[in-house]
Amino acid sequence: MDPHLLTTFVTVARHGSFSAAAAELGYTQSAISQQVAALEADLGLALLRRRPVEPTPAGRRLLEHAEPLLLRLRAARADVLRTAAEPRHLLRLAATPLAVNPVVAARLAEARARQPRLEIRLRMCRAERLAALVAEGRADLGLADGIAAPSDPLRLPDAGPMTTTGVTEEDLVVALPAGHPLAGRASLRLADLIDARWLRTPLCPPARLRDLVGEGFPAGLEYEGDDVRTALNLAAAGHGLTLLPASAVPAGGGGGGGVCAVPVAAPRLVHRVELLHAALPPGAAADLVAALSG
Amino acid sequence: MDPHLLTTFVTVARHGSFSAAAAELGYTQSAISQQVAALEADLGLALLRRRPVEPTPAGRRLLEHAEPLLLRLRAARADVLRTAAEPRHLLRLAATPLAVNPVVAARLAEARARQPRLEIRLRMCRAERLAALVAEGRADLGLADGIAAPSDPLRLPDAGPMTTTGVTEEDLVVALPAGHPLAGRASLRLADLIDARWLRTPLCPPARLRDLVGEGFPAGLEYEGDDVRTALNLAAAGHGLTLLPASAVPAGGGGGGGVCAVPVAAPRLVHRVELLHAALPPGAAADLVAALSG
DNA sequence: ACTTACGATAAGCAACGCTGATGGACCCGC
DNA sequence: GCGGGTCCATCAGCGTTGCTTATCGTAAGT
Repeated sequence: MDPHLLTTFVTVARHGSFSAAAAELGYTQSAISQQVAALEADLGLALLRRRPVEPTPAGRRLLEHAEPLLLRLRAARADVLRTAAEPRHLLRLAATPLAVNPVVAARLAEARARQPRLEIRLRMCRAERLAALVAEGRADLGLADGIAAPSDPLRLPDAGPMTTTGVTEEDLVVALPAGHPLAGRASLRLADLIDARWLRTPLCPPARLRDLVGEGFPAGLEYEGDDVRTALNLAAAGHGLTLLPASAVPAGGGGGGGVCAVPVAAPRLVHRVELLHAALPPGAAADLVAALSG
Repeated sequence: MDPHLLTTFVTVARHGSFSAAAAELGYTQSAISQQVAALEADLGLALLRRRPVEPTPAGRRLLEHAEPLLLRLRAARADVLRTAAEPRHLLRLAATPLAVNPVVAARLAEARARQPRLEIRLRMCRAERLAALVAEGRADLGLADGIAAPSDPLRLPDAGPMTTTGVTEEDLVVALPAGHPLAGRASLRLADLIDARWLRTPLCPPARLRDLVGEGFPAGLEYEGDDVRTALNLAAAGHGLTLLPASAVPAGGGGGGGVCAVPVAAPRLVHRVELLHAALPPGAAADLVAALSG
């Protein structure tokens, strides 16, 4: 169970090809073959069926373990190295698209006002990658957004010992086209929308949506981008509904396109932003954490 | 960050000696020295201060990561091997001392009545080791007990993907000596007992106790064993109080010794038993899980 | 100051793990 | 049906790694 062999194995499984994995990892095909054989010999069972190359049941099981395991390994390495790193004046921030709401942006500004030398690089990524980025030290601080019950923590992938702090919670609204039968309502229940068509977009992860409104919502339009205005335009045009934090939808029904934001009354849900970071190394980061935590 | 080197490192740190670690691992002292040097070279920083041998700050950080990392590695290995293992008629059960309460014992009996060929080996261990035992496949099922808020899960060490199910919840009582001023009460609040002397015993883990009644409880008697009657006898003799599930204290004030069980009214706490298991391999285990889950 | 204990270092050697070449199985087009 | 191409397995060759044995340097105890 050498991590080296494990990496090779997941790469082979991902590509479905020994040769392709060899090319990616910079080995010869022969080496890859031997490494996989070594791993199989070590465990005493076949992990891959050949031609076509696909994991056996045992292999599939191992794949489930391997990815988080390798992540934790990289995270541990990064964490140890962090203890020896000198303080940086550059803070690398990673955030999911909806995490930088007005409150967060304002608090960031306050922190920068207090520390003029502080430089910030903000990078966007999906929620699944965020924890990994922070754990591996490729970002110093992470801002994740998601939908949860009030004062419940978000369910982020576990990538080792990390601190998470709630930053903001705000109302969750459904973005409806102006002409929608429910558009005028003061609030609505998700249960009223079981049959509705939903936008599939990373702004509101389909997996979470499925948890909330049930399995069989009809396939609508899929938007793979991050832009809220695009999503709102799509919603306004009737391509599907979407859940957003109240602050993301312009007030007053929105000028041209016309979407209407109706708060979700039941189940009781909020849009939550959380700050996550590993052991705080430098002084500047600690101050920023304090500022963001409010 | 080879796990091999990691193992060596934690062994050296545990023994505080290269030679002792070499003896335990079956290497020469020279090999150990080279392995530690290799790990330090890989990370580019010193992990151990020599003579006396003790971890540097970075080394301490790595130690925190290494143990759970190695555990997960063993767990992954065990889990993969389990997929290929043939069903056993012997089920290895691991439990913390207070986990096998009357309800659990009864449900175990029901399951055995349904499956006469089922053989069970029950082994006791501390809560900290339980998750590791199950994850590594050295036990098929684990029964953990602990104190939690009603319907809150226990906080068990994370050892990879495992299923945990609540089994029972029952009232939590304080075992008081019969002559104690609060002994007659129908219920009490933990806050009333901040100044009390508590037994330190694995039956009620001191760490948890500290969370509940605060830091500075005076050092009383420490009982390292598992036996409830011994603990009750100690409590009756005034060596200190202890928290137990109601079913562990004989009703009616207890004949000879005389302990009095007073339920804890605030904070709202229960004694909870949880069942934990990895991917369910054989048919017999699945049935037992169903039986225990009630 | 001598002794002892312990970790670091050097030299030697076996084993591991890579490359490059070759072989066998399967797929595809003709 | 046949030949070429693709892909993985296997083999031989070889450099590197990582162990052992032996020796040295050094700190602590007497």
